[in-house]
Amino acid sequence: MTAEVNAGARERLLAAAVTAFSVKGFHGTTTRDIAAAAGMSPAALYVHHRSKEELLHLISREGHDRTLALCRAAVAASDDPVVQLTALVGDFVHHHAVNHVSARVVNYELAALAPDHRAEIDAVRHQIDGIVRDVVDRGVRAGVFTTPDPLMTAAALVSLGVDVARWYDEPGWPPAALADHYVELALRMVGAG
Amino acid sequence: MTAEVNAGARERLLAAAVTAFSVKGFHGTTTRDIAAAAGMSPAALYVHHRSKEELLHLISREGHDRTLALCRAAVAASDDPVVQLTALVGDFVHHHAVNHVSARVVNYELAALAPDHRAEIDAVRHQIDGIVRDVVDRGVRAGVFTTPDPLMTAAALVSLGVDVARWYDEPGWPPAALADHYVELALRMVGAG
DNA sequence: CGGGTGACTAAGCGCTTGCTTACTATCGCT
DNA sequence: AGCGATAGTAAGCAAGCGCTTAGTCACCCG
Repeated sequence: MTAEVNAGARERLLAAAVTAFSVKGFHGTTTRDIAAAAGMSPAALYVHHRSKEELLHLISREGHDRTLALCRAAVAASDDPVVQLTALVGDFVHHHAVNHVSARVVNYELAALAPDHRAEIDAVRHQIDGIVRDVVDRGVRAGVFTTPDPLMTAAALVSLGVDVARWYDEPGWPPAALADHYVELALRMVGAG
Repeated sequence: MTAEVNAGARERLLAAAVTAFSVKGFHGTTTRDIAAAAGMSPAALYVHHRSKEELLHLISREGHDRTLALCRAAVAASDDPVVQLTALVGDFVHHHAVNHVSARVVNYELAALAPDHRAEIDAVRHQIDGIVRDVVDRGVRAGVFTTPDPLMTAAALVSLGVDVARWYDEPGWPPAALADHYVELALRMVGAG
């Protein structure tokens, strides 16, 4: 009986941490907040996790890995830069809208990571930036994109996608509609079509 | 002698708070951090300010007022939506790049404000959003802009400008070059020219 | 010169923090 | 039945927190 209902206390603590960090920030959240939200005593957190920072690291790591995988998949589906950019921006924006609660932690709590964890995460972010830059670069070289500064344009594209996590709040726009519109904006930014 | 050198302890505390909040966040910064950075004892903070939250409120208020004034000035300079958008995005981005340290506090520490202060700041932000929305709307109505969703496009324009504060770090691009490029991107996003 | 005023600090108060310790309850296994 | 392992908690510790108190010092004006 308890085996099913009480299963995944570790994951429940993680989920509670995501929500709490998203609303109040890492330093604004106490271990007691997290434990209470997971329906447990403060000490229970340390049965399943080493520290509060480890929770943030876990959340950040998984979030970044998911985003990197999403970017790789979007680019792998075709060789055409237009198709690649469409998939990349569409999936990226859709993901950041749907998962804006966790994406907020992933993108805006980096400063709270321990130095070595921060370096590890920065490496993943660098790879994500590289994928976007590469699509823009190849589009320009192929003559299907036109932009005076591909690097700056790529930075703006990533920035536009990431920032969705900050301001997006469900009731307004459906994630799919937002993603579609952002694809259109991205194609214009790179001077396609 | 001391009249000149020691003048503006209040402002020195404010400046120290801006830097500290920007690097470590509001909750990650202690009143002792701020006082020490201003070269004073912890208690000195309370000679010049009521609380740590009041410091944040002051910083946030001044930052938002400056941004709102900047937006109004950019729009007031002309009646042509193309000229207005050029000035608006150019000045907005330039400001967020040059003042990225304070802009980080202004845009990313809103959750730490007291409820009434938060409401007051949100009202200013709403006005800023309104100015951008209005320029896009009038451009579309005048037939010089083309976009399937003016509201969503305006949201993206503000988002793009605000997010500069998050990622911008001097050594890379001169603020003026960044601003110029973002103007070009903005004009493409609204389908001008 | 004497007294009021404003800037500043040493010390510390009460509370909260992240985390630990010592313990109990429940389980699967032999 | 008895044992070890796992999951959980009540209580609390040391450190750090925002902020206050009580006082010192330099200064200005009569």
